[in-house]
Amino acid sequence: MPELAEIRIMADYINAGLKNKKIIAAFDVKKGNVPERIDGFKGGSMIAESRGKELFLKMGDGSVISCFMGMSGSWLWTDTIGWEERKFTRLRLDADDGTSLLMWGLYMGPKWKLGKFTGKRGPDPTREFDAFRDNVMSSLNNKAFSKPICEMLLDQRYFNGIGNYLRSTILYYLDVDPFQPANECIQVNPDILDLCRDVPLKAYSLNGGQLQDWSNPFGADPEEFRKWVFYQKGYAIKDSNGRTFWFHPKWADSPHLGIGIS
DNA sequence: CGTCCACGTCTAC
DNA sequence: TAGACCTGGACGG
Repeated sequence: MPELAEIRIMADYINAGLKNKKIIAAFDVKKGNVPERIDGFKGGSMIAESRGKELFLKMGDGSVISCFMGMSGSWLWTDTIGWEERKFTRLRLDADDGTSLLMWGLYMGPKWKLGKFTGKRGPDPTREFDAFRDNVMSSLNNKAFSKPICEMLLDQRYFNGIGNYLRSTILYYLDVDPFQPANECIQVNPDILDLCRDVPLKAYSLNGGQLQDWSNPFGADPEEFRKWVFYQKGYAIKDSNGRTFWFHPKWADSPHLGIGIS
């Protein structure tokens, strides 16, 4: 279930389960739920922290496990005994109270690594708004910003955490031509950057997007979210990366749009 | 059955 | 700008 809002919810879920626990061991779980102890992992106190679509497990000794959730990643606290009943586990952290935290994913799933990611992802628009805005505003002359705004919003170098449902929802509520060049759009409507903060926060307050049954481990009621989100509504088009983009039908006549409305 | 689709990134011609 | 990575649900014949 993973865009910015869902990653934050996962961090909350992990932290809630960590109360009064220490981690005592970590296992790399291969296909078939074969666990291999991770060398060099010392354990101790832990706290989860999200940044866009990144999720960090920070240990008391300063070390960190960096996680990406991919298309289907999620987390589960469970008893250590019987953990293997959960298929598609990729990481298992054992706590000192007989419970384990599992990172799992059905398909195109989660990845993790010991240490920091070295990627060039931008700041989190909800937690580091000023840095997020400065990063965008100082880069408007970059060639990347001549892409349509609907595609630019998925560029994680600048919009870390914005994913497919968030971009459609941001542009729907901003109510501008989603196919215009990103630099023009942002110059004329700088409040789009506020929406890049406020739309994910709204999704977060609605307990995130439970768009599939398996992506709703936290038992939230998806009705209000579905009403609010602009996803699988209006018209759809495949963007240049092959991702479905949903938009209000009024923009079907955009002069920036070629062909291919479906 | 089979084909298409999914909240995402990588890498390699 | 394709594929590659992965599983399963929806839907069509």
